Amino acid sequence: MELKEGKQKFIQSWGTLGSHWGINRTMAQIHALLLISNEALNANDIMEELNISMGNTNMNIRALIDWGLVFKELKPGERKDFFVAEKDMLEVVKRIITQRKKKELEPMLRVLESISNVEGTDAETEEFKKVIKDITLFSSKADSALDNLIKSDSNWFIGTFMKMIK
Amino acid sequence: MELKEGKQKFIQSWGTLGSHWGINRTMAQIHALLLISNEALNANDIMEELNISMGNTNMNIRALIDWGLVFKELKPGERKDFFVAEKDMLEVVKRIITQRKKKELEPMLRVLESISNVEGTDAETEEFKKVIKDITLFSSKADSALDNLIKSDSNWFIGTFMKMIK
DNA sequence: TTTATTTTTCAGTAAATTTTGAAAACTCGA
DNA sequence: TCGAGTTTTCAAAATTTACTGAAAAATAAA
Repeated sequence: MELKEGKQKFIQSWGTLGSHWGINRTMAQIHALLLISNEALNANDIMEELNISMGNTNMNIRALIDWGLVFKELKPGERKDFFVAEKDMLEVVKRIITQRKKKELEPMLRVLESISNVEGTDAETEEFKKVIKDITLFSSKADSALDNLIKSDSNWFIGTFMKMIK
Repeated sequence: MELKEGKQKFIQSWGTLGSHWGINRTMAQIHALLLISNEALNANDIMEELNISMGNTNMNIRALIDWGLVFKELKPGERKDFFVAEKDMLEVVKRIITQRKKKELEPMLRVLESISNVEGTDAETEEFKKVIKDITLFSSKADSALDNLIKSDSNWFIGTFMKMIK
């Protein structure tokens, strides 16, 4: 297979995958393009390579920087900003978990807390309380496990990971 | 807080959470409604409770059944189908992982495989091959770990989980 | 300063996804 | 077999989400 065709396929797939992980398609495609590039690219390069507008390019690069998946690289003597991707997959996963934990799990835990004290002792209320308690317990555990994962270094993770897969 | 208000908040939040996990909002709301119900509900109950159309209700119930998150329950002497939710959170998570693995991870692995043999020995091609190899390794490990997780029983999972969170 | 270049913003448009509603297809008791 | 009740389908409409393009703001060399 030609490099060009391979790159296109990868960018396309990474875009699709990303769109299921809270990263929109263009954002993931920009990340893919930077991942497989052996040098930093500027906004213009990205725009032309992916056939998207400057506005779209800019907004998604900034989102990627927010997520910690892309870094700005200033080249001496160059006016434009250049960008490189986080290439360590474990780090990529950790960044995504951090964002999603903050945007999804934590708000859910707050809601669960707020609704845990409904009034009543009838069967319907009891069932409700039971479900909320179960979910809260499960979510809290998940929250702690993810905290540890995020803080862990690669070795700890790989170790635990390897044990999990036996 | 009143039970009714608590239920509404929960359904709303579960809907939002679900929409980030490949489950659309309505689908997640139906699951939420069934989760906190102490008895099986029929399509009409769900439709009225969530203020959605019969078509929408039907399509999403069927999607939930496909995902293994809801089960049909036939009541003797009743003409209508009744539905109950999977209430074991670990099982819920496992079902979601199963679906997402099939729909996301496995296609990605196939693409990675297909593009792993690009031609060329220049720096750009080498970088591309390196990134693809890294991602393939990581994805394969994730795939195995998830397989084990899906097959595992609650005890195994909780055990490993507890070790992870120390 | 001034001016050329680059980045950011955002209202309007376009694309993708979800929902409706009505008709068709089932199902089962009589 | 009929027909009332129930479920399914799917084209069109509504809603949500993403993208563009052009103007404004920021940046830095002259």
